[in-house]
Amino acid sequence: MAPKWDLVADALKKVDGEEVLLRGWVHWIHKLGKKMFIRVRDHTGIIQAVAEKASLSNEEWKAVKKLTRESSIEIRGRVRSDPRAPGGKEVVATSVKVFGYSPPFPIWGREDVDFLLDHRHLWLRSRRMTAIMKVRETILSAMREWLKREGWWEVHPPILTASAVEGGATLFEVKYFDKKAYLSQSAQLYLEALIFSLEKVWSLTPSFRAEKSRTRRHLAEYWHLELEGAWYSMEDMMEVAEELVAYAVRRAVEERREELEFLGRDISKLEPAFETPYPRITYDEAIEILKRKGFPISWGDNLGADEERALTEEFEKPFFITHFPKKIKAFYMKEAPGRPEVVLGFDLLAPEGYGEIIGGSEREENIDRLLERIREEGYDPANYEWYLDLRRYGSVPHSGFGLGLERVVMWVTGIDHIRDTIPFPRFRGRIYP
RNA sequence: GCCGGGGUAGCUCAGCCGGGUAGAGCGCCGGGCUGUUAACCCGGUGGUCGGGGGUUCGAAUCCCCUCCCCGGCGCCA
Repeated sequence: MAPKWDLVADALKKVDGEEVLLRGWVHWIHKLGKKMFIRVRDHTGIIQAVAEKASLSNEEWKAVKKLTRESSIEIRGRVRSDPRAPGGKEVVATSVKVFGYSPPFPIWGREDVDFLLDHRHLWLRSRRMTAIMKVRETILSAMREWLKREGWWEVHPPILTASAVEGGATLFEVKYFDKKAYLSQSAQLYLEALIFSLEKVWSLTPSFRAEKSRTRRHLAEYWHLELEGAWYSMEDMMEVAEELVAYAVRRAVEERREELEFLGRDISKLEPAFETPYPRITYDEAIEILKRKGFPISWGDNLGADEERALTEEFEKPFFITHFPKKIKAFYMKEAPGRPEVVLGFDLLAPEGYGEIIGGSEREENIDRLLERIREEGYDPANYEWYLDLRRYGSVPHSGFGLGLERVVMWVTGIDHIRDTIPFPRFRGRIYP
């Protein structure tokens, strides 16, 4: 169904004299005696309308004079080119209808972070948040399209779960009838069950981490895009990861150039990511690079934020780090053949300091070694009985990864905090609005 | 959880060190203006100084406790 009124983007394309009917919100207003400039916003853009006392009925002029920012209105008028108008075109109003007046809008652009988070429901109307949400949608659509085209089945694992995939300290506990349950931290184990029928599966689910983390890269609730593929080796899965990311970034730049430019993104820094393959280094090599750069790090240490940032400076496109020490990675990762101290795990790091956007691995498919790892981590094998069954009934080599959608959006938009990649961020205990 | 910064008008902040009647800009309200781009001009409006306790003749200011926010670290996607 086509709308029965004109969109701002279409109005801006019309020639002088054409009539338009606009619906939207007052983005900004200038009152000037017997003339008013009203910038009208809809989801496609902003256009300036001019309302003059002489061209409107008395009632309409009275109604227009009371307009405030964020009032909702309908304006009928004619398009006119004028170099003084933002964008070069404006609409001369012939009639104006007010749907809803707005009390003084509490936001006009210089508020601090806390105030904007408390007024998130209103701040979402800003051009900045609108631009980011559009980029986010484009990235996700592109990924979904790519996955469909490449033959991956989208599946829907549960959010309410009985036990942890990774450490239990960061679980959100909820009441589940007369039992306790937890909000999912990862769909991985469920995806592993689904590969035995669908082979190539993926899901998009919210994942929850109850960490009181104080970084600009963590959310308590984030959108987790996870893949799992039967017969896939780590190397196979890394190719999937880089193709998926490259396609999404390219599409975002092609389709959201205007929004990215509004956000001040240097698009030339994204262009190298269009081309695969992405560089691959091992954890061993990463440690060597860091030692050369003067970091006091030794083999076996986790890569901290400073170290990770330093590594991203070495590359102009995303890059993989592989073969991590077993003791710093999850129990389900498969040992590297001939090197039991490292696992077939990989991270994909975005350049310019953005860091990890994907974590994945080849999974341990041997039930005895898997049981051993579960015990080593101090978990109770009884909680993993159903998961262990997957290794009993026709076990298959397989790999998978998880991608943090907000991490990707943060990198592509070039913004400095993950909270603005999602409309209503949940982090550090914030739950309102 | 740890380290650092902060909380004063609707918003952004100054005032705090060296205690003495609560300030500015913007917003908002009224008036003026036919080309504004964060308009401008004139007039008006505006406060439990985050909360509690203490010191003092007197506390936004000094001391103690506490809550909240921001940045960084750890961990991760």
